[in-house]
Amino acid sequence: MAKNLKLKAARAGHDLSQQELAELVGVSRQTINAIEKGEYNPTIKLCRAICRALGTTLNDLFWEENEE
Amino acid sequence: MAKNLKLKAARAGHDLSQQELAELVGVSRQTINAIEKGEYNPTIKLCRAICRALGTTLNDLFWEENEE
DNA sequence: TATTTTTGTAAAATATACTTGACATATCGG
DNA sequence: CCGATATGTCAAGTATATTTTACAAAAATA
Repeated sequence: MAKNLKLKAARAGHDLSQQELAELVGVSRQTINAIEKGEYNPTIKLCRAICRALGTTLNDLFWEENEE
Repeated sequence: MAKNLKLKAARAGHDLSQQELAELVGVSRQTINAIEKGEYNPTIKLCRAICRALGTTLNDLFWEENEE
C-alpha cells in the first residue's frame, strides 16, 4: 500500500502531532502512524472521523483516481 | 449505524444484484448486504472498490455531512 | 401458479484492524 | 549539551470485518 501523504500534509497544516490527531479521533497514535505509512486500511468510520477532525472530506484524503 | 441507501440506489442504477456487485469487487454477497443494511463499517479499500465498480467516488456513497 | 432470482439472516471460522506497552531515534527549544 | 516532544517500530493481545455454509422469504419472471 502507498503512503498517505495527503493525510500527513493535512495534519501538518493543522499543526497537529500524530498523537493529537489520534486523541481527536479516538484511536491510538500507532494507528494514525500506520495509516500514514500505508501499513493498513482503516475503516470508513475512522476515515470519516479523521476527515472531520481535519476539515476535509473523504475524496480529499482517501480517494485515488488511479489504483489497481 | 444507518442504512446506506445511496449505495443501494447506485447499485440499482447499474442494474446489478448484490451478488453481481460482490463479484465485481471481490467480496461475498453477505458483505455487500451488511454494508447496505448498515451492519458494519467496511474498510476504505473496499469502499474504493465499490465506488470504482459503480462509477462514483467516496463522497458520493460514503460521506455524511452530519454524523456523531 | 410454478420457477428462478434476489434478498435477509444466522452461526462458526478466519483475517486483519486496532490497542497496549515498550523501546529507539530524531528533532527542536532551552 | 540536555530535556521534551514527535516519529518509527515491534510483539502480543483484543475487537471486529469478512467468509463460508445454509436456510427462508420476498420479488421478479415465465
